[in-house]
Amino acid sequence: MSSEPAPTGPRVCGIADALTLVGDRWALLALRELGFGVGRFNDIQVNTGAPRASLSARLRSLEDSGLVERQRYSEHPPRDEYLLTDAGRELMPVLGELRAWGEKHASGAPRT
Amino acid sequence: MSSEPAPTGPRVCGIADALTLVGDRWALLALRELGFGVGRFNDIQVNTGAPRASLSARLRSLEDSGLVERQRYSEHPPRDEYLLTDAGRELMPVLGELRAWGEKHASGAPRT
DNA sequence: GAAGCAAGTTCAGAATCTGAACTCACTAGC
DNA sequence: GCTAGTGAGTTCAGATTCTGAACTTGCTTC
Repeated sequence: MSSEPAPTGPRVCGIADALTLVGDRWALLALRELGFGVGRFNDIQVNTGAPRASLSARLRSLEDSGLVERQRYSEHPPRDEYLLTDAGRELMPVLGELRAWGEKHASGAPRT
Repeated sequence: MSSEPAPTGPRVCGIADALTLVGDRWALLALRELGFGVGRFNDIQVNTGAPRASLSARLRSLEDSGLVERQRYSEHPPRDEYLLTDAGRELMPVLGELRAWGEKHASGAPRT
């Protein structure tokens, strides 16, 4: 340990960057739904259990980060749905592993 | 979707369970440090940048969840360090993928 | 024109997080 | 013995963030 360059602040690596974008329960659950092909706000909201305001904010920041994009599926009552971008889709394997881990080690965890 | 049993509440799967245990920036960054072999409180605190109180609470809940265990490394000034359990170690591949994803898609993300 | 639906937004109160300072148990130096 | 220093936390007040409930907008159906 004595040969290391003595970091002056928190060490920052890909994990910290990733968490800045998606290190949030509602963000990850929303991405899960999008991965399932569920793209409409109300469906995501019901399936995840996220409060509407939190979900709205989360989706917006995912959109800003380029993980999600909004696509209009109805012109007349102006309705958008959300889709994964490539970057978002590439997160799916991570979610897959997280789910496998959760099913093995965290199933039945006390919930909120 | 019409043949499914119409869930009455939020759909809960391994991901939600996993997030209940580790869906938190400081928890995951602490686990990263433990994976690196850094087990002492102050080192984890400096490397992650987590506030001491948050880190303390996070480590405690990781211990409660069985992902981390505390081991005494000095009797006299009573000092503990933290180690990953098997369940915690099995999360490392997920963190590895998350890091790869973060380096590819989130590096340079606006921080704090 | 009254009612309903989807997708949000607003708001006030509740819950959580944060930094700074303090405690505790010792070891080292004078 | 007394003072300073280290590691591992804890405490606390203030700032930030989250939450649920209600409201809004644009349009369709009865």
